[in-house]
Amino acid sequence: MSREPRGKRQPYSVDVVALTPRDNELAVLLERRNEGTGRDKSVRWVIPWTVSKSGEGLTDLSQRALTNSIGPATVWTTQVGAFSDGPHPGGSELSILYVALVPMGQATVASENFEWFLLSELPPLAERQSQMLQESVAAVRDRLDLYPVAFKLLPATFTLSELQHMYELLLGRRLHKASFRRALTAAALVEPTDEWRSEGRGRPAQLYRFGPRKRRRGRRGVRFDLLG
Amino acid sequence: MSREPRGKRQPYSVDVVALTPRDNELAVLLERRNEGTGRDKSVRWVIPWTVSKSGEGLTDLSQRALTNSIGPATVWTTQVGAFSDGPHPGGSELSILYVALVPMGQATVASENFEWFLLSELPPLAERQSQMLQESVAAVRDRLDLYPVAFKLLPATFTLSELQHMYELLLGRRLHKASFRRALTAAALVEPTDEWRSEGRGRPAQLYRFGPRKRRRGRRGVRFDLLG
DNA sequence: GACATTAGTCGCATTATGTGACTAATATGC
DNA sequence: GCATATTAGTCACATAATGCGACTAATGTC
Repeated sequence: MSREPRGKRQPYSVDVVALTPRDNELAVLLERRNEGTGRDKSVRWVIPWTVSKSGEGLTDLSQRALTNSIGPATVWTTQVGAFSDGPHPGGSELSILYVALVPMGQATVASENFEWFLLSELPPLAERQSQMLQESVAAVRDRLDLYPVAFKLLPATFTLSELQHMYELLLGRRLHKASFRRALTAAALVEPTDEWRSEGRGRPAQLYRFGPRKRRRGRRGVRFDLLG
Repeated sequence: MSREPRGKRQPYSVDVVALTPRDNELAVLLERRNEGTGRDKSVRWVIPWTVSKSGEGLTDLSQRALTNSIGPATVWTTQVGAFSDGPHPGGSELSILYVALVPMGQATVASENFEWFLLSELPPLAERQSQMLQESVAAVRDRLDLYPVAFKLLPATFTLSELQHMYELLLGRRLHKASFRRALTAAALVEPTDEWRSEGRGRPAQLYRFGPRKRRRGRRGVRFDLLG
């Protein structure tokens, strides 16, 4: 993470909100910033960011921010937007925000300066940081039925119950098992592996992988009912 | 529109793609840039933009770009994202892109430097410009059933046939009249006025206005079928 | 007044969805 | 072993949503 001297005003930074499932909730990766010295010492938490070095593209910058914070990993990343409200810890006028989806179980940290926080147990954040985190989660939820975000938060193979729980986590409501599976097979989104997982008690579950097969796109009418 | 000297490298600009319906298609507002002099004179078309003057917010900047190009008007505007690929006519590293939806019949120009082009009759555009235009249209289409974008492209009052044609334009496919209206009334999205419009031949149509009434949100299952 | 044209509605067949109850396969306690 | 708890996975049926052709209504044109 770049530690620019405070006086230098950067034109823009690339900030990355990394999200991962944890304890049936979402967790976000934050960076520790030590403020002041001696008796005035305090700790502040911020969203990891980078600042342009040369003519790097935005994607490169977001990748660098990721590597610096969670370590080397390949995770799905997408741009959320640009934010200018409030001050930025790096002094940048503009934050270009990316959200990264880290699969369950891969939520590492690159150094002890980074820590994962459940969304329900967040430390206080500055204005822009708070806004960006909120928009990131909203962006993920809004794209739920347009991009396979739930699959990006799961390991390569998973049980159908795990998949359903991920959707329930993201939607914030319970789903009916039979309906969920019927819709899933109708869409030909997953394919079974020949592996099974026995998770303590209960019947073992078959493992599936994400594998959308070609299917005729639904030529359906317009949905007005979720229009805001 | 700011005409910075070419040597000065701006950190970022705010670019605005203004869209309006026209001839059963979408049209975009472009700005004429005269290149070279004398025998080498040529014309290039670019997406209108502004550059930060002081501590203006992004929204202010997009409004200024709009006023400069289509003139004073209040239109629905939303951010699309940040783009860094390819050069920018104003020399900015970064373009923060907004898309503005101009209602049918309000597609004015602030000066003769601006002109509306049908998407099917576009002049050649530079790389970043072309990419931004494509993303703008995609953003509008993707948000079709999340935001009332079709209504933002219509006058305050409209006939149900006009509304249907707008949806057909944005979706790129035909819809069935009865199904469209049934879904519309089920969602309680429009309310009738007491006005009627007689458009030459055929039965006069009743005018409606956008007026979403409170309705219980559909607690429906997940849709996997439009997942990309 | 016949006809073309656009608005608006109805009814019904088909498809999609909500939901409870069922079977299957494992672990645990006795 | 056997009853019971627990999780996976499926079925069947009632209800709701959707596709779609055919209908009526109101206007202009010839």
